Amino acid sequence: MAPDDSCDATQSELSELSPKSADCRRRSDRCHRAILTAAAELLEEKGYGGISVEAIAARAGVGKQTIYRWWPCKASVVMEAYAERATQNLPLPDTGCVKTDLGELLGQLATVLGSTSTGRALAGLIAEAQTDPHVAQEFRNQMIGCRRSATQTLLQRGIERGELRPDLDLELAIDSLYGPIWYRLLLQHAPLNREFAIALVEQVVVGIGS
Amino acid sequence: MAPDDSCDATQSELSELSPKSADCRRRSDRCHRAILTAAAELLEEKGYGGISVEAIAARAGVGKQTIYRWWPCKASVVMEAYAERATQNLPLPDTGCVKTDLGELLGQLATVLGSTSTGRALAGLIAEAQTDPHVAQEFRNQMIGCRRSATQTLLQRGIERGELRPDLDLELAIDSLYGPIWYRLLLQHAPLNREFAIALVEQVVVGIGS
Amino acid sequence: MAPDDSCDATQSELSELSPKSADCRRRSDRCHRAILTAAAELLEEKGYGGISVEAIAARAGVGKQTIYRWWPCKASVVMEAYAERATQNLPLPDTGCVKTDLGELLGQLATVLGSTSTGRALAGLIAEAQTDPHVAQEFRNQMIGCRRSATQTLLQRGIERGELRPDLDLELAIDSLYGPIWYRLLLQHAPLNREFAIALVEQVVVGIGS
Amino acid sequence: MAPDDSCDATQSELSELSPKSADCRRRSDRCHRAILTAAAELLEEKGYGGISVEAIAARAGVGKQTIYRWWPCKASVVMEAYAERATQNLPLPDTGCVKTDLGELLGQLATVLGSTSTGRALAGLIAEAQTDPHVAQEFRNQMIGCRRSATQTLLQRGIERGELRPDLDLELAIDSLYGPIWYRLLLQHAPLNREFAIALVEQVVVGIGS
DNA sequence: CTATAAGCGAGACGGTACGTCCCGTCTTAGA
DNA sequence: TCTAAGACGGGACGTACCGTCTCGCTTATAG
Repeated sequence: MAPDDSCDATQSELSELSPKSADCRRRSDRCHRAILTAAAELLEEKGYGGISVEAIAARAGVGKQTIYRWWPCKASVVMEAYAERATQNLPLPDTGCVKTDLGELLGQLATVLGSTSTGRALAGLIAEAQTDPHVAQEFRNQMIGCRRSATQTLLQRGIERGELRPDLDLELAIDSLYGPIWYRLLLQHAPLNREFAIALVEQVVVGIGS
Repeated sequence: MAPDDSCDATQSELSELSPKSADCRRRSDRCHRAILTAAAELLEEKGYGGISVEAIAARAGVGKQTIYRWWPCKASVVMEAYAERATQNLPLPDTGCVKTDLGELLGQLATVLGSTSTGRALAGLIAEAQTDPHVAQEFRNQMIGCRRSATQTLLQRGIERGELRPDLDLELAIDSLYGPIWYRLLLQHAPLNREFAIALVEQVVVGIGS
Repeated sequence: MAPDDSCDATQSELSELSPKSADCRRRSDRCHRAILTAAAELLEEKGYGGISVEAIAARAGVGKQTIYRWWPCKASVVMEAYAERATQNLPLPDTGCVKTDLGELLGQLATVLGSTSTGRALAGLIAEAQTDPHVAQEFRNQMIGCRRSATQTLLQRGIERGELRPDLDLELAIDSLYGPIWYRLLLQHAPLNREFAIALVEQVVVGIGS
Repeated sequence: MAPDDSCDATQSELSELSPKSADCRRRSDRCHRAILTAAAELLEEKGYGGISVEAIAARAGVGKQTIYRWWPCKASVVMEAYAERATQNLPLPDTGCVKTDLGELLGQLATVLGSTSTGRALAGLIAEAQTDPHVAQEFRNQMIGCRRSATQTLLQRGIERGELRPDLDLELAIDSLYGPIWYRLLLQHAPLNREFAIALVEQVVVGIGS
């Protein structure tokens, strides 16, 4: 979650087309990296609740102000630290079978979330989001949106192929697929892994009715 | 909440052995009530993040230590304050139609969670549970367990009546029903209400496949 | 320092003339002793500042109320625990030489106060007396008064024998003898022992002038 | 008080080695002053026992941490607040008569200590010193040391002039002069004023012997 | 020879203050 | 000019004891 102009910044950085030396802001890449690395390390070590902005700054060898200059709060830093790894290797399979495709997409997510550190970090972010609507918004943008639209694509392909009902309520279907995964992450009442995701997909597609 | 349980347990255990061994000066019902009431009021007014143990104590006219004597943390107090209202009027309908029954059960939950104050309070508790495993455990016990077993009952009736597949994975089915509801509560990307719950039940039963 | 009627109680107990069975109060000697012993032990172990009424009660196996029933505060208990040992073996020598007599009296005090535990306990009581005038009063009565009057006796004998000036300001003389001893106890800037007391007496008698 | 000393010490030590190593964002003079003023005011109003670190912070309009950052405890703050006024106008008279000189020095002290507020404040510090050796050390340094060395100077002059015995035990003589004054401050068994101090000096010089 | 009122242990209670942690802002010296 | 370092006002934390209170048990007179 970048400060305010996150989207723009990301876009321009990604595009790399216009070096735009005219931009007089000179965010130090070194310290940007150091902060994100420190945040990720501390999360690994202490878990989301156990870290503070102060600790991140100390670990990164950076002044606290340098963090507050670019991010509004702890959650934002953590979010940025995890955004890439949570979404970068997002598969968009196209095997011709909607169950397989969805299984791959959800299975990858369940695997990532089930692996302790990333999962706990994202759970911590959702926790923070309950208090801070700004965090909630960013979380939906960064962590949720891309997967939901990917899923929507898969579902639409399924409809087109006749595998899925044409009158499908897409939003509802997507909630049915992701809800149980986050539910297990947050409640921890049962394991969260690829097998669960695949079984879930199967059930959602065929229904529980006889 | 643990306090009560433990007290009762101790009492009954002792009474089996030596009815005379008295806990003299046992917990004051007056202040127990006052604390829970204060907690509930403050929650209503400020939301979960806006209250502190100090504020609860002040509102209840109670020493802080009296809270810490009986509850390990803020979350526990709030949980006890909400446990009753969250679960007491838990319906266990038996209309002969599994969809109707589930719709009733989940519809009531969605309505409660969708109504701002209780929903936000429980979301706050889940947030706390991400940090404190003790809170997580209690939350599962108090808030989750009873609904899941009620649901299990309904599903088994449905299987017996032939409405549902006999080889159903009950745990998975229950996660499919509750996951999306909590997901919407926590992510707030879409409204959470009775209509959503009923549509969800319908979809889970018939599946999304064609 | 007994509760309120300390003097009366002490007197009647000491006089032992009227068993007065009419007094329906039945203070348990066992717990009275246990409390004083516990207080003395804890003082030895932790020092005056490190103990609490709660700790004394726990060590003595006694309810807190039982302490507050008979003493108004921690200081009173400690004072009673030390009153005897601080004053019981108070010598009243009469060698015919006022320097020797005073040296004996003050030397014994300096020795007692210089021995860590008792000295620190009494220093703790003086500290408490700075806050609580009731403690101050009792301390003067129990710890200070008897020594001052003993000293007065010795000084008067000295005057009668012509060893001391007949126009002596007794109060001032007594302050000159005891002041430096308590001063060293409380400030701890120099050792407090019998040698110091004896040198002090010598100097006070002959003066520092040439 | 330690804070200052330590800072200065650190500074000078560092400066000897590397003049450039800066403590950036050093201690705020404004709040340093505000805290000492607040402490002094509260002392005046409530007495030593009646004030708390919390109250000092509130009065000074300062966070509690800002106090704990620079002083280890309440006693240290109070000590610094009084150190100046207790020692700044320390007279070092030189009239040619040791009795007059000592009378002036001790008379001024007795007057200050006898005037309620300062005396009670210092008595409170001595009380605290009985519990906390660090406070004791500082008290000796700040409050006791300078007077003792001033007195030593006067006594040595007296010896040189032949007014006092050449074999005088200086330490003992100083204890004889100050002991009775602090004794009266702490025990409060008799008034503490200039007259007492002067009579004391007279007696210490000529002795009580005939 | 009760019975009854006290003393008693235990410890809950309303409070006060403690000393710590971290927040997010502000200030400063030095690169 | 920007950054590291970290001081600042503030708020909540969880703990320690204070002195008071209530409870049921025990016990030694008083009736």
